[in-house]
Amino acid sequence: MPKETFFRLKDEKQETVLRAAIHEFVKHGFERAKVSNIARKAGIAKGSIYQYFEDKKELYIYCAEWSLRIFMEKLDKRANITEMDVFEYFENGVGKSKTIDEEREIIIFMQYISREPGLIAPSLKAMYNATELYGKRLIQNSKNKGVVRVDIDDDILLDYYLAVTEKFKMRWMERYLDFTTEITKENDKAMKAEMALMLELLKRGMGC
Amino acid sequence: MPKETFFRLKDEKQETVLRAAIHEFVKHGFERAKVSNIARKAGIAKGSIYQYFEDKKELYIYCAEWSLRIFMEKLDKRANITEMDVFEYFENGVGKSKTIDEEREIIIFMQYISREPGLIAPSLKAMYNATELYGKRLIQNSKNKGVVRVDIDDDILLDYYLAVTEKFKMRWMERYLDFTTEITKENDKAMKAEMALMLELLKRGMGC
Amino acid sequence: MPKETFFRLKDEKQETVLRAAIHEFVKHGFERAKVSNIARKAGIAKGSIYQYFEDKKELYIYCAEWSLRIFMEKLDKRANITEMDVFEYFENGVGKSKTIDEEREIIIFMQYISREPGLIAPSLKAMYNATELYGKRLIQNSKNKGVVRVDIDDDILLDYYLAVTEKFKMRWMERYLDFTTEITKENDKAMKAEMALMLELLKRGMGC
Amino acid sequence: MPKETFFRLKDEKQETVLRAAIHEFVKHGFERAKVSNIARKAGIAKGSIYQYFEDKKELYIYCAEWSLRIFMEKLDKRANITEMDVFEYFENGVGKSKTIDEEREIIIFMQYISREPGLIAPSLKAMYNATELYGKRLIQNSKNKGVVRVDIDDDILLDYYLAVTEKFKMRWMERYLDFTTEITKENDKAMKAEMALMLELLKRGMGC
DNA sequence: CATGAATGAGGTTTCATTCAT
DNA sequence: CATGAATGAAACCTCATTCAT
Repeated sequence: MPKETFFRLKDEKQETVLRAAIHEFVKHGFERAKVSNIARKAGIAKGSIYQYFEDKKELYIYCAEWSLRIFMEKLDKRANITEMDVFEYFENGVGKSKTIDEEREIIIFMQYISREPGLIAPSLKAMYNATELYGKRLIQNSKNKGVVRVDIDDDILLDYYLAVTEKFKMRWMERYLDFTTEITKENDKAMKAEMALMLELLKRGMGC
Repeated sequence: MPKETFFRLKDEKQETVLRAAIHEFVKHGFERAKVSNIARKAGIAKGSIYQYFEDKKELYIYCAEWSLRIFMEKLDKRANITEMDVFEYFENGVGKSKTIDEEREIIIFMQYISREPGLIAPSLKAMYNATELYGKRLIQNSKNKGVVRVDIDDDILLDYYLAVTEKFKMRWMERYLDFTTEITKENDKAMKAEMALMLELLKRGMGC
Repeated sequence: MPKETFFRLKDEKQETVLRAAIHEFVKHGFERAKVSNIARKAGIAKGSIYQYFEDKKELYIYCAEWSLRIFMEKLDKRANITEMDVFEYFENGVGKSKTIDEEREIIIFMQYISREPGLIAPSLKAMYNATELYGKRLIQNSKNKGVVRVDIDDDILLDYYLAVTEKFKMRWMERYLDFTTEITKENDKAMKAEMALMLELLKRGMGC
Repeated sequence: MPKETFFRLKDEKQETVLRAAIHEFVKHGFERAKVSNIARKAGIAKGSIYQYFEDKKELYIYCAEWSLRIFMEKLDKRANITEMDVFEYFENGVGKSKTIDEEREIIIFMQYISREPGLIAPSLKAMYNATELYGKRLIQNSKNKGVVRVDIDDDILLDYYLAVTEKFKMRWMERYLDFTTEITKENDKAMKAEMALMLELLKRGMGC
């Protein structure tokens, strides 16, 4: 948890710092990410980071927590997640190019978290508790609505679902990050097309 | 590419060094991996590593190349990959607990490569040429045998396939690595069961 | 060029660091000079050196630049170099035991630069532009004043002049450095005598 | 002194080794010179160097000794040094482009020796004893022949003489080494012209 | 005696973290 | 609370020298 000092900052400044950190972490991974780069990008002094966070690790973990919260909030504004099934969720949340466009780095960052050995445990504790919970909720919703097979264990279904959707996200996110591509109409169209196919495969696989 | 010196070593010693390196890389990731640990585990002097490889990075990249080769060789001994379809491949190669048991670390290592920003490109250049080729071959075989839908683009199908199977591999690999679990009968049974389900989802999704 | 950080230091501290470096470089040459020795002598942490300079090489090159500037400044205080002829310059600048006493190491260091293969070019680029210019100026002044033969090319004359004066400087500088001799009256007298003779040889050679 | 083993080698091989060493020393200085480079260039194994010489330092010092001997021998073949005066020596020995062409590196190397702090003492002991001796001999000869002023101390004259001739040598040697220039007719002509002027300055300075 | 792989001490460089201003 | 210079532990890498074959 950040220090009190951090929470006393204006919300915008907090966000600036976190986004600067996430940018650096995505770009170089945890180890190679430099605190000084983060500070420079955030427009603050290196020392200030340590006024806000105990150390780099704590900063990282808080970024994870914050990312998830932001992402969920964005999602919630669009639709009520508590009632969505997995396919709706996919279409609304991940597949919306608007979300992707606004939050490329956050989404990428969230995928990358599990890639940091030694940080997985604490950060995922913060995140995956939430993810797993809402994931299972989605599966439950889907079964209740009768859009998903009920003869297969929830965990398996969730795994299968996450596998396909994460892969899909990664492919597109990385494409955008690498090329610093704007999301053009053609790109958007191509993505939508691919998404439709993935969704079809998903549905055939796990749907009724 | 390693230096000449490395290739002049006895094959066993080469393997010892590479496996020591892979072990360290899997355990700590590229940055935190210490050359001195690798050397100690391989039973050689730190300096020797630098007789064999230009630097840590080159060692890493060669590990990637070597891992893929080893893995493919093991696979080839079991069945003729040139004629397999994707489902057979999954069952024979990835799903065989024997392979997993023997080569846990190699498999994990290969999955982890994409987690190292800056190393992905060069490592995958070494690996992907091969992977993509054999991946597309598998898809082609599958379509020819009539076990896979022909109405969807090869790339999409491959992506879908890799998403599911990699996720599956990861879950189980990590489980084994973390607990340093031996593959007990129960574990094996549980894995087989899960694999069967995944395979079913896969088949329903992309199969005819 | 040093990093910004260096120039933000107080002038005295800058000088302390540079003199510590020059001391070490003169004592051991570039390769054997240890950054840690420099830091210790300057009373700062080893890491600080790297806050100021990119690496040891950049430090060396900046020492070269700085040395020349310091030396020229000292000289300028005594007399107006822009109007001196070569013989006046020799007597005022090089031959003054006061200058030598104060700036032994700087002078030695400047002579030594040409002994570092690979560093010569970049260091001298910084220095020689200045030196050549002021050297040619001296020759020009001398010709104008009619104290030097006009029938010989400037370059040749400058070379001849530098040869004799540098050799002279070297002999005495090294003597002082080696013995860590104070400049006693006897020494001073001996030096003056030798200087007078060298000057005579110089004058007969190139003078009118 | 080299080990016995070295002297048992065929003369040509001895020379190959020494020239390889000198080449490397001239190119990089003592510290940066790599034993392995020397061995490779000499076409022998790195270990062999250590069969011949105690260590790199001993090799360096022997190179110094050998260089001087070679150089003197070449000189002797042209004229009898024991009777030359300084001007004759300059013209015959240093100024002959043939010598320079054949023995660029040796000549450069000899100049560089005094640039290696820590090696100066032992190597110069071997060399400068000789040089100083023959230098003084030349001065004596010159005084006896009446071509040089007798009212100035031998040491001063020698210093003056060495200053001018060394500077001259250095300029031309480095030019040839840097550009790997062949000694073309134009170059040779330019050098001769410059030499004539230097000689004139020298003569006017110290001559009667 | 030749070879070249093995060694490891020693040095440079990095960068998270601290701390004085 | 902000700043950014200072710190030094820790890691990479080099290469002279040794040594087994």
